Amino acid sequence: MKEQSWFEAMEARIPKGEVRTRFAPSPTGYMHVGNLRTALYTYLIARRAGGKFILRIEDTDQGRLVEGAVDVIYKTMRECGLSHDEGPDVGGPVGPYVQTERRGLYMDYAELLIERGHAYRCFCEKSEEAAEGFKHEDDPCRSLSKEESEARAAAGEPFVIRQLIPHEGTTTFHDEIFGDITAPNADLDDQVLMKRDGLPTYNFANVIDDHLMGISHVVRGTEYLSSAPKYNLLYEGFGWEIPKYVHCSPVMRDAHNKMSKRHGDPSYEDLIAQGYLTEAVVNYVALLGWSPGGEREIYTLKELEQVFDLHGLSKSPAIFDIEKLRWLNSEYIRAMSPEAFAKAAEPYIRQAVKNPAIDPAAIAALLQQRTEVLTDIPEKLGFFDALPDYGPELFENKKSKSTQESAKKFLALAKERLAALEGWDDEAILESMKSLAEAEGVKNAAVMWPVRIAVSGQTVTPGGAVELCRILGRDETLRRLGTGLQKLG
RNA sequence: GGCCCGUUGGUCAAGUGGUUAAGACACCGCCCUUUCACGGCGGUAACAUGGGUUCGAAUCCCGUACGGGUCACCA
Repeated sequence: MKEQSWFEAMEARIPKGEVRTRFAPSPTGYMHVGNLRTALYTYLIARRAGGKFILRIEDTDQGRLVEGAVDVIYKTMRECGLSHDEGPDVGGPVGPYVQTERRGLYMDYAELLIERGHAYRCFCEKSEEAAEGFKHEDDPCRSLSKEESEARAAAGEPFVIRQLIPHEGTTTFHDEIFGDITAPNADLDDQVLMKRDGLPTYNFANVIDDHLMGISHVVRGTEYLSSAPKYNLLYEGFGWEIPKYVHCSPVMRDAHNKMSKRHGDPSYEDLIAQGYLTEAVVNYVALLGWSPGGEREIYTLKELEQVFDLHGLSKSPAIFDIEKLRWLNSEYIRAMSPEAFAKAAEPYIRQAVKNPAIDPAAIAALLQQRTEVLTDIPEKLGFFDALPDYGPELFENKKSKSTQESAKKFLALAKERLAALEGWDDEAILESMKSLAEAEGVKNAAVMWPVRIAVSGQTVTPGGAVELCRILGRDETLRRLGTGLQKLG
């Protein structure tokens, strides 16, 4: 066992007196929405308090390691703006920040705990434990003498190290969201701290690392809530100060199931691939299970850093609602500058519109107010390259007072006027159509409707007749009006 | 099953003993309008349930129901 001075040296490097939070993902290959939210809250707690946000990689489960998974974590956090102050890549005062690189530490602390009478070596076989009625509270290993325990270990007999939990009394655990939770010690089991392979269990590694890294607020999922009282006993056993705990309820796919990749629910990167904006996802996720209290719902990360408060966290699970995300995404799209939107939309526009004569920026201008998600764009634009086949009944519209007869008449007149038009911009085209309607004594819509149908071949279009004509250009417009006239006989 | 936690409209949620129980998404209607959308206005819709405590309960207490979590040498 290590000298006391070694433990003292470890204590000495722990930063004190500041808020320190940590996001501690297992590298599984993608970022769940729930994970992202936990990371966000963890980050916000630190930033709000002017503290430090730390990234720690929990990779002790070698069986589940996925190549490149750590890169996904870095990439996601960078994209979302969740910058960390300490971590495997940037270092820090309490490293290393990857659990497998810390593996030597845990046994030292486990032995310290044995020394202090809060843990014991357990030599039971798994088969014994599986036997009916076996409880570790009756485990004879609990009462092994120090000498015998050490002798058997020295002789090479395999063992695990278990937490020694008293049979009497109760333990009260405090959570920042749920308040006090009291459990009778008799209900707590002697959980394994160190596995037979010499590696720590999650529960033990967390306590050690969180303490050694000076974490002030531990943010994690509610699945750990019921094992939390055991943490108190561990901290007390070591004589360490207990950090504040913040247990967050899960993000659900429906009333009964968590969001999960297995059920086909989208991860962060899936959402981005589906055309959602990072800022919108972050904003939405922040509001899923947390409320700022007022009526405002649009918050940038920077703004969240100012207003985030534990008080607004919800105790109950929240169902992920893609419809609301769509709405929020559309809000972000509309708030973009026209240039920024054109840039973001161009690849999607080009998926549908290959005609080099058509300016994507012109289409983008039409699209910005009617796009909720970027990936919706291509399907709206097919008609630019190829006029869809359509029937003459499309020209009929009650509200615009358009019939096949009137359409035939106005289409022919419009074609004449547009062919003779000087210049080709919105103003000129609009004036031409308006004066035609006026001359014929009908409302504008009676002219606009057939023109727009002829030019697009569909009833719903991004933009009105004037914009569509302008973008298509005079030649193509006249050609399409001609096609419309043919369809009307 | 034991233990722990939760429950306000379809969804996210405000609310901390006295409110006509906010707001947002979705939905419906009207207006605007060269389609759709945007925008504006309006509408439908909720305190799981039964007992207490109290002058008064969505708010406090107890029970019940329902839901979730946990009971691994996984995290």
